[in-house]
Amino acid sequence: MINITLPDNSVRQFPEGVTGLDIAKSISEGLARNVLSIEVNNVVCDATRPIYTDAKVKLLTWNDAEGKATMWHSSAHLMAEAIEALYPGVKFGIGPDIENGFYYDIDFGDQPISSDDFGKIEKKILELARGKQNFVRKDVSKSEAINYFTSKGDEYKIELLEGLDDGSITFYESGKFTDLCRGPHIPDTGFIKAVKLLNIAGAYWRGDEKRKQLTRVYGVTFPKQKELDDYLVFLEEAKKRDHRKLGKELELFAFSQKVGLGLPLWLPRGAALRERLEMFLKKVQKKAGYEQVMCPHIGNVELYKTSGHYQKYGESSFRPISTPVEGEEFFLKPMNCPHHCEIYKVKPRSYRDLPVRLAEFGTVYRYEQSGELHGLTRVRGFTQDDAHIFCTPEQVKDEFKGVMDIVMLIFKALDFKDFIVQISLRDPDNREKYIGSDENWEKAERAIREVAIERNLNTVIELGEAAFYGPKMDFLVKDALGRKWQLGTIQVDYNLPERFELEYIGSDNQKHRPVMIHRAPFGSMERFVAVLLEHTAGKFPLWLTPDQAIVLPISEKYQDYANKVLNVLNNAEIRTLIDDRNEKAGKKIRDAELMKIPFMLVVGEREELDGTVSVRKQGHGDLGPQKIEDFIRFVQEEIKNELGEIH
RNA sequence: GCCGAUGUAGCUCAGCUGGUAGAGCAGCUGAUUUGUAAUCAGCUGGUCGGCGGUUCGAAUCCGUCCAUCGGCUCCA
Repeated sequence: MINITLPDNSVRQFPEGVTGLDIAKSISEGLARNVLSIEVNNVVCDATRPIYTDAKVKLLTWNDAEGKATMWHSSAHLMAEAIEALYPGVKFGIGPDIENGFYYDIDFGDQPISSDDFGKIEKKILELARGKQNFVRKDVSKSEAINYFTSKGDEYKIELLEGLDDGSITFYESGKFTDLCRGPHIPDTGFIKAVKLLNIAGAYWRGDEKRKQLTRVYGVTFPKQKELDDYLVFLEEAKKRDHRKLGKELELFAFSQKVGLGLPLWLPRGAALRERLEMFLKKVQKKAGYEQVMCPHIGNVELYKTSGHYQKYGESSFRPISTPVEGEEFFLKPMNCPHHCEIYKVKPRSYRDLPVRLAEFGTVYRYEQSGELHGLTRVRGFTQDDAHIFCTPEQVKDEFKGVMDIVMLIFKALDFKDFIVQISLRDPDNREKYIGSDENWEKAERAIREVAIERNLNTVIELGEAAFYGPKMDFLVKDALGRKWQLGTIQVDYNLPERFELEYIGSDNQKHRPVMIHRAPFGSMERFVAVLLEHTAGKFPLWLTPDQAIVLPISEKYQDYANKVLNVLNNAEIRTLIDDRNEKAGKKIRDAELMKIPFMLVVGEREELDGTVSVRKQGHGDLGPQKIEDFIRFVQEEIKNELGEIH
């Protein structure tokens, strides 16, 4: 008998060779029907694999991320089997589970495939799933494995095998399909009740753009049809919130082929919104001791040679700008840091001056690959809410705190409630690849960790993810649909102060090198507005939204009163429009609802007599009549609540 | 940059196997004077992404370039 410890720390005895499924059955039949895989001593494996020693066991179901992963990985195999049945002779690359489903990279040879074929593949998958084929694990020798795939002509699998050690190779067999696979898998294909193939795309073999491009088929499966239906609704909702669509509908920004790809044009409403975001941050930063600076959009090539960016990115950037002077070259500014370093150097700095905090909404230009461009999230010209803090190594911690306070204020004002702080530190096994003294790194890494703990934030630490020039902290927000977006970033830099020979005179009257901190709480204005659009579905917080209210006169007779209301509100700094078209109230309301204007103020005979407006809240319906002054106070109060102390 | 799909009016989209373009919304004009998500009528609007080819004839077939979308690679 062996002792099995369950997650609630209860210990049960089972005979040697017990499987996860047996354990589940001993608890309840229902559980056994839902077990997808098990965790044995923190390693996920098949629920059908026998256990021979005492172990800590967790049964994994659809409610566990690892359980889902097992199911999706098995689904990739099942899809491969279906595709092999429909397209004999195809060759397989890899087929892993991913965050939302799975994919398989397949070489279809000269057989054409498109998303039109999804229907018949899905049908085949479900047909195979209903066969409840078991996933059978087999240990094979390397030569056996190579023989198998050689006879099948699967050169990709053979290449994968070459990288594996003999003795560690396993096959999984389900139905007519056998695959090189570490596992684990679900007990049988019967768990897969609903399937949706999502899209199809090219993908380089082993991620190498010099190698052959395979066809990647993406899909997702579920244990219940209802879950698939819910997922499809989610996809629909995400589509509705696409910032590119909303940006067009709400007239915030546009693109023009003539202007150039990846170069957004901010329309009046979008520009005003962006300006409000900037004003908000400027106010916050002023309080936090930042000083605004301004820099030109181009810089001499020497500046970027000093910073090192020319050597690293010069070739893949916008071509340099030449002048009538022989050999003189300028670059479009790809980042603001080198300019700010030069501002720091304008005069000698004393330790008493530090920290120096230089802020700029700096527009930069980067030549992103054409296929990379995407709405406002990936563009070739964008504006960073940039600032550089020059401080002593001892001040790093306090400066981090200060920046985090700013980020938190922003998240609050924009209603991002769910976020993760990701801290990127050195690779502990590879310390020599980092620039800067061990002592300073130590200090900064400790400071960052401590700040996160003191603020009690949901933190993940990524070892080895730091840039060669310093550790960093990124903020990942979850939007209203649970999707993760990277926004703000704080980055320590030991490199640029060195390259630009930045100095300050310490209390010991000696020269010292300051630490530089890059930080951008929004990331970029473009990206931030995009995320905000997708998060709010275009219903911005009241303080930020382009138009806060619209006056809707019932008919021309009430035009004068409507204009009076308009003036009073605009004088009270409530951004208000008027819809004086010759239309019925219903039409005006519908249009205002679609433009997502937070408050509609219907005025007619009654309102004119009483000096009121009938307030209708976007998405909520009629709130009834209010005195104009009451409405103003109400709006001002709402805004105060949203902005907190910044107002 | 690479693979695949797509490109018709300001927007959303029809247009079968080639026979010189159509709807709804928006816009304009007029009627209507309207009470919480679309009043009615008329009108305007397109070198069918660009260029080249096949054909008596091309939105439709072929080539090429451009752009968009989905991925891959990339992201200082």
